[in-house]
Amino acid sequence: MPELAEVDFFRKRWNPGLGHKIERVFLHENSGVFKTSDPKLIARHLTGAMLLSSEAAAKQMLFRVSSDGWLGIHLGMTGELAVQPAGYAPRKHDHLVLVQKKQSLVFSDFRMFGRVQFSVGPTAPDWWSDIAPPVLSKLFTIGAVAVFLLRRARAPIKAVLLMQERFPGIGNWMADEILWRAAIHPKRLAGSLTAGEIESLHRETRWVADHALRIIGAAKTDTFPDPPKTWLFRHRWENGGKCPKTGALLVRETIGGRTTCWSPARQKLR
DNA sequence: TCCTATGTTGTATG
DNA sequence: ACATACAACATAGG
Repeated sequence: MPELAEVDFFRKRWNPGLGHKIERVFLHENSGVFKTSDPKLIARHLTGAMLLSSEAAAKQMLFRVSSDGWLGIHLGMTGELAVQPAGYAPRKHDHLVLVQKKQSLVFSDFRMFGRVQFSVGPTAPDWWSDIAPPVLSKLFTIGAVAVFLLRRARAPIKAVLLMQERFPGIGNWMADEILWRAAIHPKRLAGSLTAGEIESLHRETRWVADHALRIIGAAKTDTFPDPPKTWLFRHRWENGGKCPKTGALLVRETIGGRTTCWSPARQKLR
């Protein structure tokens, strides 16, 4: 599920726990989500610590914990964060539960493509500071995009948009949304885009990220809302779905190993 | 039974 | 060394 905006939505679900002590920690020690970290160390360090703050970058979340603890969570394909009332009994797919006096903070992920990372130290660990600059930052320039597309010249633009080292936080649905708005066919080779198309791609990447963060990421609702029907998002999965801009039939096909939806009426190959 | 799934990574190939 | 393509990871639901 989670891309840029959904990750930020889930991050905020743990807000009620910020500034509060972690009384106990529950985790599945041999869960796949701890592949790159030591669950025993995590449990030992978090127990009795204070949950200080949180932030999101790309598809990662970072939770600062007292005594220089850095807790990172990646939601993978099916990960979620939730708050449960005090006394919550962990369930089968709950991999990490921070038990506090007033609530439990739960990370669950049934497919286990998610990851928990943990480091101790005065400065941010590499797995956090190495994340590429946000697409909404000043560092995400048209020039930087152009250079990257040239280096990936022979790959379809759809696949290139999914590369986190230049498009952090962009996932399958956002990539399709961006290409649809920029009127670029997903199969076009990255190196074949004109200067004007690169400019559109850059602009629409920022537009989609900005609006997704405002609609989904900033939602105060229980579950995150879908974007409006004017977005491709709302039509990409329905059979016989129509392009909200042209009314023409949408098409779905696997490109770059991922199901891709586009509107042939406005996204031409040539 | 077979296919799909809003993600990443290791490995083979060019 | 570098870029690209694709299987694999694990599970549920149609």
